[in-house]
Amino acid sequence: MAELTGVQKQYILHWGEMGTRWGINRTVAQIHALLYLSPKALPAEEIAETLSVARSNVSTSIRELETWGIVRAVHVLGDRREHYESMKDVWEMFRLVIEQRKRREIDPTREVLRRCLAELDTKEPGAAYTRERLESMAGFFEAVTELYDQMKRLPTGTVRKLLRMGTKVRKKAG
Amino acid sequence: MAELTGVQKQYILHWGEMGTRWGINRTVAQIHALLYLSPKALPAEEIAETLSVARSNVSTSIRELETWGIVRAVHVLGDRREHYESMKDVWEMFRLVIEQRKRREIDPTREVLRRCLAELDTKEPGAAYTRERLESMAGFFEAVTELYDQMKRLPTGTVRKLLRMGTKVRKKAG
DNA sequence: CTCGTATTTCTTTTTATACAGAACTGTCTG
DNA sequence: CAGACAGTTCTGTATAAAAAGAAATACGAG
Repeated sequence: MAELTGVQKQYILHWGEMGTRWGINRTVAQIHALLYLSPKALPAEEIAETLSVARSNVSTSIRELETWGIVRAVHVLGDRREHYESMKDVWEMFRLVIEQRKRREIDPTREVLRRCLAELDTKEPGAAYTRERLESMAGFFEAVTELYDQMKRLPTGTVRKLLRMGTKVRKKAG
Repeated sequence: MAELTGVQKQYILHWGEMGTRWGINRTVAQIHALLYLSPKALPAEEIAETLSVARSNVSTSIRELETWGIVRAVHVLGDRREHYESMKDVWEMFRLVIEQRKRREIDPTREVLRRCLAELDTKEPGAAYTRERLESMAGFFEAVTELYDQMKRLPTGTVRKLLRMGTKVRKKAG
């Protein structure tokens, strides 16, 4: 894995680019891409070399990936260093990321909306209109949360199956 | 609208913060929040004053919001200036944003994955494993696209209804 | 046609973030 | 327990994005 093939390079660079667009650090995303493609766990040193980034940078990025729960450290016999490997189940990976982004972004937004609605004074100018708008927005976020909860309840793999079923039905009907 | 109430300020600030986390410029998001709460269309000047940002900054941000299709200019009789208003249908708003982010981010990723798989040389080291990983990832993105297309086909409001139905069923069962 | 006002574009400044490198801490080995 | 090595944390610097302000352009009204 020390030397990247053209295809691997392409994938890693693109993934890094995509990361930045979604508020994820480029290096973090690149490291994830590298580990995802790697058949074996890699030590920090090798990651740094392969991607030409500072060792310290790898350390913090790995920690970030660990908090997402999509990368973990494993030990290799006869090697003192930690080796890192990515989760390989793509669906589970995205599920984890979505779950946490929901916790960090959707939930606090619901909270703010609720507080706004509670604090909204009938006497302040345009209160009725503001309430209307805030309630629409709150309704949307509640619905999204509802959808998320329902999906979460389904056993692993079911979403995947449902999706495939839908595809078939559509093809048949079309 | 020149003077913001406490609740309005809270909402606008929070929305700005959320924007940054999703790769959307803070000012752009704040302007959107302001227009969303405003019962009437606002001229750029007033937006700049209310949010304490430079007039030029408003101009570029508005343009960005216009390209997303969630803000548009309207004309007010007896006023030469453009007035800007936000779409108020939250569902439609997010639909538009998701549609475009899909075009800008998901579709190009699918393209890269496809190209990677096409270019992947059987002779290069670890080709089989790389193919496996790339195919899993590609499969996921194809499925997401499929899901998106199916949702798009449903008439407006149906998703909303489906979601509400799901909620009721769950409550009954629980 | 000219002046005043609105808007966009360009340039500069500011700010936030990412990153490298050094310093530090902990841990295993002989 | 000393030295080597792995890993983390801290600090300064570079870079890129955002925002302000100036300049340029467009647009109408008189």
